Amino acid sequence: MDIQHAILGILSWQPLSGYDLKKIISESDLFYWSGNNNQIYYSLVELHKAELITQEIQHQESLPTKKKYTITEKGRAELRKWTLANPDLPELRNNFLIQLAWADQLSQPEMDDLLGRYEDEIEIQLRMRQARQQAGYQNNASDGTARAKFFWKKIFENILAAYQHELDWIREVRRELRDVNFPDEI
Amino acid sequence: MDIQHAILGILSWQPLSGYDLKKIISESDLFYWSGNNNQIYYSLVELHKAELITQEIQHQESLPTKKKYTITEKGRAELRKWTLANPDLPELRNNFLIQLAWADQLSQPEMDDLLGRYEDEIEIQLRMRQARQQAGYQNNASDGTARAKFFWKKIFENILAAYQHELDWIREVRRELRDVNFPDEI
DNA sequence: CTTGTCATGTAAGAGGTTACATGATTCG
DNA sequence: CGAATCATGTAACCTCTTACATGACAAG
Repeated sequence: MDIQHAILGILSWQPLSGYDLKKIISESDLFYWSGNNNQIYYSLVELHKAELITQEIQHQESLPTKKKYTITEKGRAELRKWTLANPDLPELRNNFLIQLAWADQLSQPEMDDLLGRYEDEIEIQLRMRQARQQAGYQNNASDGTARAKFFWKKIFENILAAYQHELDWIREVRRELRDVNFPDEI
Repeated sequence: MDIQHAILGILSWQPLSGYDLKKIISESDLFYWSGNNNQIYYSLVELHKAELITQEIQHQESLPTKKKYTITEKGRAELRKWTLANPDLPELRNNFLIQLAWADQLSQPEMDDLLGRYEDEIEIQLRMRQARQQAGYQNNASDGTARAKFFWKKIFENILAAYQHELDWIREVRRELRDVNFPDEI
């Protein structure tokens, strides 16, 4: 899996410019990349070279010229092939867990402050994503089949659940820490 | 958060060589890096330059010479400072979700095969980690305080739960897909 | 006699990030 | 009058990965 396939997939919904793709990717919860120019504009050049997309230059009055990219038949075939490929494992990289591994050096108030900051940050992320989904913001499959809608729903349930589980976990950690008295507490 | 702090943290438990660190990191579920030489040996040079660790060359009979690294007081201060730093968000990057976003093109058998492969892979990962934890393999805090043990337990609960939730999710997706008949199924 | 362990190190490259550069238009 | 939007592109850099290189010894 790489961003080129994601771009190819987005272009399979509709022809778009690099700028459009940048916005979609940077505002998306699913497409987790930052949406930086370097990567997107370079990917488009590469996809074009490989004849998976075509480029159409559109001159606009009072706005900059833009390049609209359209997926080709070869591109659709590549996308289908990739969709069938062996799934990657999710990347579970939680630096906070590593930080916690040495948190025992901290005093009780420092610790509680640290855990509290993490809880707050996770909650903000969860609320943000919940709001975005309620606004129907990312529902690119609204015009798809019933099955496509089902998958779309499951994808976003997965993302929200991950944040919800993390929030539940940190709250449980804090609750236990309050309730249990450790004899060697600093 | 970066691997240098993780290395510093591991060295706060006991003095180790680069080779030892490589093994610990590559076999760990918590320290998610690959454990490649380039990163570890380079980090040790940098930590040494910054006087956060000291180096002791140990000649061994019938084995290669090794370099044992010990954390300094300055290193411990840096570790403590970092432990208090603002927590990073977990990196939730699941390429499989992106793959699913275009899975509607697939036929029912292709789809079921794809979802099945993902379920199998997640289950393998979960079982592997469960086994490692049952073997007490990663319990570096076995000699720590009661509070340190509590954190260690919570850290590994978090990691296992992430895989368990992913497994539950994919099973639920497959169950619903079997039970619901989509009118536009291919 | 080949594979694995101990032990250090380097090279090359993929993938990703922030920041810079340009320039017209529109909105507050 | 300054900031945001539209739109493309480049430069510099960081992190991390795989693979290569060396060499002795132990075990199957």
